[in-house]
Amino acid sequence: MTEYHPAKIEPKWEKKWEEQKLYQIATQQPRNTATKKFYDLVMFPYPSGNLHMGHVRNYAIGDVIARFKRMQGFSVLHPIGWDAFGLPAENAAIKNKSHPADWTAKCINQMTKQLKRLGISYDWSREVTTCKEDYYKWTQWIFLKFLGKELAYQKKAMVNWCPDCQTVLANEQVKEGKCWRCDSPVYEKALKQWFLKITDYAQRLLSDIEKLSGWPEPVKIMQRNWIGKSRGVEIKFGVAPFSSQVLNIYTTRPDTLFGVTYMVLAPEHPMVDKLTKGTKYEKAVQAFKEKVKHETLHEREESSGKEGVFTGAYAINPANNEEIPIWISDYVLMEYGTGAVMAVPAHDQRDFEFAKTHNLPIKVVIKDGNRDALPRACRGVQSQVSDNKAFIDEGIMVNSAQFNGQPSPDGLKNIGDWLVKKGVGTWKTNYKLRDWLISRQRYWGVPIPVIYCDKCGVVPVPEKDLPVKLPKNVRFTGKGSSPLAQVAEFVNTKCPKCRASAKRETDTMDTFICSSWYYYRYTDAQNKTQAFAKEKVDHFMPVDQYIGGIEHAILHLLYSRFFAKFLYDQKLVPTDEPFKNLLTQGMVIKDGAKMSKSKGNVVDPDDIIKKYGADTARLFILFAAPPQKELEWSDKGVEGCFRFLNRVWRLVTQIINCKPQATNPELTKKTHQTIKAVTEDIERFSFNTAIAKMMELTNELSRANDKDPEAIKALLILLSPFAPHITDELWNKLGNKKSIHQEPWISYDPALIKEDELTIVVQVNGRMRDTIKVSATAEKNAVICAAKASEKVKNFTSGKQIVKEIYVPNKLVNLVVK
RNA sequence: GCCAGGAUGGCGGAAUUGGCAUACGCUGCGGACUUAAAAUCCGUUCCCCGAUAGGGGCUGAGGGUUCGAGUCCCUCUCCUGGCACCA
Repeated sequence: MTEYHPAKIEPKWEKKWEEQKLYQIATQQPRNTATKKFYDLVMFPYPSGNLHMGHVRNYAIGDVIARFKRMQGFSVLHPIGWDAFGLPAENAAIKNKSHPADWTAKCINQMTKQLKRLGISYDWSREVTTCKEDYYKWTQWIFLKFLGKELAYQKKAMVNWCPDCQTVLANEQVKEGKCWRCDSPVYEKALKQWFLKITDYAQRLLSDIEKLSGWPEPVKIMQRNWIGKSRGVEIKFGVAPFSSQVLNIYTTRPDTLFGVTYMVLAPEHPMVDKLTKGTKYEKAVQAFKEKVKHETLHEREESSGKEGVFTGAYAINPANNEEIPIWISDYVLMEYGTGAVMAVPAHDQRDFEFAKTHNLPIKVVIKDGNRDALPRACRGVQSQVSDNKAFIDEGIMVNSAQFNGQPSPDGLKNIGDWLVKKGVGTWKTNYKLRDWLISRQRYWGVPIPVIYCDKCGVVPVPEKDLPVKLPKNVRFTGKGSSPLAQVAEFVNTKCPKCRASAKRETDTMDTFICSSWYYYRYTDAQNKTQAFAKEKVDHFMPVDQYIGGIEHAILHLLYSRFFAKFLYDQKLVPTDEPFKNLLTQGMVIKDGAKMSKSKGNVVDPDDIIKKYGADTARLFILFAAPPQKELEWSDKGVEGCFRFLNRVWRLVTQIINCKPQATNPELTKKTHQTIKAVTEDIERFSFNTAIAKMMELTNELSRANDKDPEAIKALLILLSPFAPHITDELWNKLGNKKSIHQEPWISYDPALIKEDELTIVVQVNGRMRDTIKVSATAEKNAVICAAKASEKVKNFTSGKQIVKEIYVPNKLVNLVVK
């Protein structure tokens, strides 16, 4: 009998699988004529250089599903690729004086080796790399489709600007308001940028969440909140000194209109200058504007104080013609609504704080219905606004003319309709979702395929000229404008329309664009003339199972849904939702904290594979916790899984030379029960309990004197999706010629699972007192009689009256006594 | 602050529909094998009373519904994640 040496057997099988192209979809043997497809997708990695445990978890989960579905006879698409553009490559290039392309290629090479060493059953012939020309050509092509439908456009937008590095920074590069590289404060700066009009799809992105029955509820809630739909009224306020001017505000609470005591504009609001020009307030207002402008993003977000200045102007409340002062403050955002709000300090917490700070009046118009059913005038009403809190709940309208006495939800509707009738209001729907800023002043990304011509303006690069190639000879200093702007050969070109000299766009695209459509490319990865052929996407889409980290719950998944809807509208793809089922895996942690270099609690997958083998690594990571939950790493737990595989090894190698023995009916029953349980557990992603049940079967088989070959065959097949190497080796040792991974999934015989004797729990007054064995066919009365006959039960029933008998078939009897 | 999720032995976790709480693994303890150790195997391990039989208690805290609650409802505490001036 040989010993279990994973290091010897695992690479051998990986090589064989690759040679036999076992996992390429074309080579999978269809088991029946009507083979159904199953698209099993894991979130492709950023090639950072090394696989970490989070990757291992993601890919181990994906692989169990792929192997299981394949054995069930599905034609499984299980691809992998690289989200290869992005900032880290550029930073590494600056640091190591290398080229991002070389650095990325090296990382991909290293991680490919690691993935292959894990024995994940990918179809490598469909590998997709987003930084390669044959991929980003089609990313540009899709961009042009957006441009053609006017869903890609340019506008000025605020970006993070580092005055020292003379460059734009991504949000994650701004650490506490300072540049991560030079530590100088980061400011907001308006730059002309490219956007995708995702807001056009806001309503569909919201409504279609209902279609996603296979998605976890928390992810759907996060997306709903992110889209942030609200219903309200846009109201016109007259401006006192300029009767011709109006200011539009947006409110979700028109019921509080009579409680407006002032108005606040965003400092950037275009009316601010008009209102203050030449007045004594101009100086203070300009100073405040200037201050806000120079406030870093961080400062503006963090400033809890309600700062602001009076503009000297007054607005007229259309409800009661009251004049109210107009202020400006940084708590009002230009980007949302109309950039102006009506302030109701009695019923809005922010307005309340602002009013307190600046001594502005507070007027109650909604009375707490719970405190006093009668909205008697408004005496005493002031008291419900305590020293530090506005009353923001629903209540009864007061101080609101003809609306007095109405419940505020009715008042909300009635005042809104009243304003519409008067011609000063419009019902409006607003979304928090903003258009997607996709320009990056970076090198390592997809060039935006656009040319600027003095005569023709913005000209899309014609499809036949794609891809717009990223030039290789670029200097990386990390300073100055976009690196591409410094490459004359790239920038200077001819206008495709008029052939005059023209300049290329030098910004590149946000990498989230690359990852918003990669799952389509997998369906036809080697297509040289199209992004993907219609019949291929039609066959494979949608993704049947998508697996990845919860950290992508909003951005990646929302962007992908947006792309899917757009491509669906262009009749390029068959469904308007890309991912049918979603599994969000939890983090891998150690000592209660996320693994990180700074904490020194990183476990390197390579070390685990070296010591115990890939099968043990995979098994532990699936056994230690359910996939959705956090997983606490435990070295001892890994050893436990290694011991289990050793037990399986000994169990199987022991019987190789033995003659088949008579089967033991108890073992057969246990085997078939295990087949049923493991199958059901895999289907509901309960991999940890599936493994526990295989351990039980193994323990029982080891203890049994007669080794049942059928049971051992079943155990190996059940275990093969989890531990593919050892099972293929043992399968081979048992004399099988074909790989175990080409076997069909094993089914159980319901007749063999049936217990002919059942254990029934007997309770007295709901407390367990005894268990009795009865025949599986026993009638209710017989079971209750047997229960009453139990000596232990009698101890609790004697001398008492049985008032109720509860019988749950096959499970329990409960005798209620008095 | 708002939204979501969670709390079960010394630890990771199980209990799928309200029906034997703690499966499986780890750790600890005891034993077998061995000159010895490792490996392996066997037993044991929620707490309390008890030699055993047996009994009592226990799923973050308190209350409720029910013949019966880890599971359903209400109140509270703590933890984790997401969002956060969105008018």
